[in-house]
Amino acid sequence: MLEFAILGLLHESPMHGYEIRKQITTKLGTFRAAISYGSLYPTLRRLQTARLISEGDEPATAAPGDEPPLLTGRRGRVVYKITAEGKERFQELLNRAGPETYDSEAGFGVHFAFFARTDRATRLRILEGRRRRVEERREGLREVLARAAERLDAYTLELQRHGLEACEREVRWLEEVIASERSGQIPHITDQPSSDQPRRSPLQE
Amino acid sequence: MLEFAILGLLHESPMHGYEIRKQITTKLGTFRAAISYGSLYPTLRRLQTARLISEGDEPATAAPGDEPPLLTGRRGRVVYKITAEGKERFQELLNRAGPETYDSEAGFGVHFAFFARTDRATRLRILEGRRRRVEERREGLREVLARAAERLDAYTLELQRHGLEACEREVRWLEEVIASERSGQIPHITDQPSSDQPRRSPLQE
DNA sequence: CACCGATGTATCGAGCCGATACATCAGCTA
DNA sequence: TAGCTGATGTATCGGCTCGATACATCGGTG
Repeated sequence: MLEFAILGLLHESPMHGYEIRKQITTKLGTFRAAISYGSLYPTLRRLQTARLISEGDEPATAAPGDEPPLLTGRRGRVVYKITAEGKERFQELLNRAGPETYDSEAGFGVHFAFFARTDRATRLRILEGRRRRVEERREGLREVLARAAERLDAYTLELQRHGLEACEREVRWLEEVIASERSGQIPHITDQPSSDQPRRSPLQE
Repeated sequence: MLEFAILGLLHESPMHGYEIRKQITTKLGTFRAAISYGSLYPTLRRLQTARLISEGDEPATAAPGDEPPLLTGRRGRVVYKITAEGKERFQELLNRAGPETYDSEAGFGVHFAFFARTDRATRLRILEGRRRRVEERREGLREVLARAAERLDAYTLELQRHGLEACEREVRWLEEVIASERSGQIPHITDQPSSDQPRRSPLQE
């Protein structure tokens, strides 16, 4: 999962650990809070051992004439880049869309974020799998609310309702995206700044 | 976190592990997918060691005249109940609302689910802390969308927009709940079944 | 009467988080 | 100019959690 995200990012350009973390946080921040270093560095070493990424040398900044810093224990910035095997592995993970892809928010989010590298069939498979999954959860919540409403206190009830609305919203969003996939257009980019008012997607009419 | 949820559930009535898992999944399912047994049983033992819960005896079902099952390795259902220390600890955790409460979906969700056991001051503190937190995330997303929109591909962009809308929605929801806390009413219970249409909360007018 | 799905307890390996430590470097202020 | 602060950067450790798996009971249903 994290391996997948790292490979995807390094696919675009070489990076240090710190930069990787930032990119993950902003690119996937929606579905995945923030990656910790306790996850990041072990994963990088794992990937390196598996020959999927490799250390590139310290780039650019040091001009040819400059003396190396000489400082004791100089711990240089390590730039990682993806290898050929890494690219293969990434494509393989990208096109394989099992249930673990739909089940977790993170799994789906990270796949979606790299959709630009997939073919449409895979995209649709993942989107529809995800929709089915969220619909199931939605039905479960509706049942709870319909059957056990009087046994729950007001706060628990409000929590369920909020969750239900979130499911309904995600299903609508997925359907928008699926429709735009089918019609061949990539999702639309709005030019109006986002506001507290609901966004009127031009995909809907 | 999981400890907190278990204490809260056992506060209501004694239960087996299996039942605890089900309750957590349905009560907090919105913010927290499903607890695994690999988390549950170790946590139960931890709580038991700390004297916060204790094993109640196997209840009722076995009538006095019945011979015990005799089966080899009969592994009985274990009913757990909360102790006095456990109740104290729970109240302590409930009223303490640190940043870790607002930061994670799970942390906030589990607290909200047990709001019925808190005083209004604590509820408001948590709700406002959460709102501030989500607003921060929202602003971060708005900035990304405003500044770096052209550097992102269509899918990443769509993901960010979806995340932004989710933040906006949660802030609105939090404000509804906060308003209803301030006005002294508990959150309203709708009688109309939930549908795909947005719910018109009576709290808004 | 055999099978199946729900109920129920339990463990193991591996991944991930939160806290922490350490080091460099730019810019700001006293 | 000297020191402070905050961003950049690498790294580890303990502990919580997940996913998979194993095993056992029990109420149906074909």
